[in-house]
Amino acid sequence: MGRSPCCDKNGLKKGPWTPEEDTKLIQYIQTHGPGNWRTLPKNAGLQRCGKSCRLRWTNYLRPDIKRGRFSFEEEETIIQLHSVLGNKWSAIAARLPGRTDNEIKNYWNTHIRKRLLRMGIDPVTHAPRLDLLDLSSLFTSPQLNLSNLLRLQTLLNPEALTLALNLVAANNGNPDGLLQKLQENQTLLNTHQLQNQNGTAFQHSQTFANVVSQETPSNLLTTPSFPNQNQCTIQGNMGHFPINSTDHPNSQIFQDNLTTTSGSLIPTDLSSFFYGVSDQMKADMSENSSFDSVLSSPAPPNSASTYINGSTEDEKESLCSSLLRFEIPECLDLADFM
DNA sequence: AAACAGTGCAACCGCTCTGAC
DNA sequence: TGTCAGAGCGGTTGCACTGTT
Repeated sequence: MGRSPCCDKNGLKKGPWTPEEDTKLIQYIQTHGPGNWRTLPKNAGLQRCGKSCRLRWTNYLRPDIKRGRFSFEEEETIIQLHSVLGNKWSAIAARLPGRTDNEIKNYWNTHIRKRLLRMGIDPVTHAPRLDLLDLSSLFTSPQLNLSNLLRLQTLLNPEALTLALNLVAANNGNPDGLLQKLQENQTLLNTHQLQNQNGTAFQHSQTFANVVSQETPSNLLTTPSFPNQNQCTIQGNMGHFPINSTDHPNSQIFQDNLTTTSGSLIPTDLSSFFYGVSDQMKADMSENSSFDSVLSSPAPPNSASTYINGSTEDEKESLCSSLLRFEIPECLDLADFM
């Protein structure tokens, strides 16, 4: 305490940087290199404090800074890393080339955090929070369909899900159909789990997808034909989704839908699968399946990631719900990320 | 067209932590 | 061991832009 400020504030300029100031700073650093921030402003002829110069350089002027909107892949990475690292923005930024900690922090606070809250997910713990979930948005969403409700099945407690389904069904003039189908589906999964405890997530995925495809041809989740199941690895599977297996009735279903074959975690939900497959598989799936319909928008068949980058906020929101369903593999040393 | 509200983002502030000396 | 500069962080502010009334 009582430390002197990094610079004498008297007479120093604050606020937005002018192009002239930027030019001076860039030219000085190109000549002398970054560092010595306390003396840099004077030597560079800038009426700024050293800290301001450092922040301007590191957050904006550095030549390797990537400008523009975050891609879906970047957003995915941020969410997954945040679930592990918390608000360690610099650690997250270190894994996103061209992005700064400040930029990521701002993006988190202005976009991702709000989206998670709308989805009923606590942005701090990444756990589902029923009190945060805006159920009304479910009913007005154009993405209201069985596949999305099936995702909710693993997120919400049974009472909340039943309430939501009743409201949805009433809204659709079909009080029983959806709920009945979901209940059947849950029973089916439980049965399948008992019959095939050594089964693979891939098999579960097929079962899950078949149920959906029978019910909703318009939102068909055709099971992709995977030439090699060993390719099913999760990209950046360091995220976690805390579920207490002892008190959450759906948690076993969820956990059973993740299989640790070869140490890999495989989410059952096909949109989660989408993140865990190779580019070749994405291409195969695009050709052979109806992922486009899941995403509720026309999509170029040749590039899933390009398509996602062009998706709407609602679509990102939907996909994020799957994105968060990861667990930390035991083999992962978190110290590597700290 | 104007006023207002909401949003996004660059930038700042105050503080802590870390490593060099 | 204490001091200092640099780095990092959470929180916040100010302003430009956009959408709504």
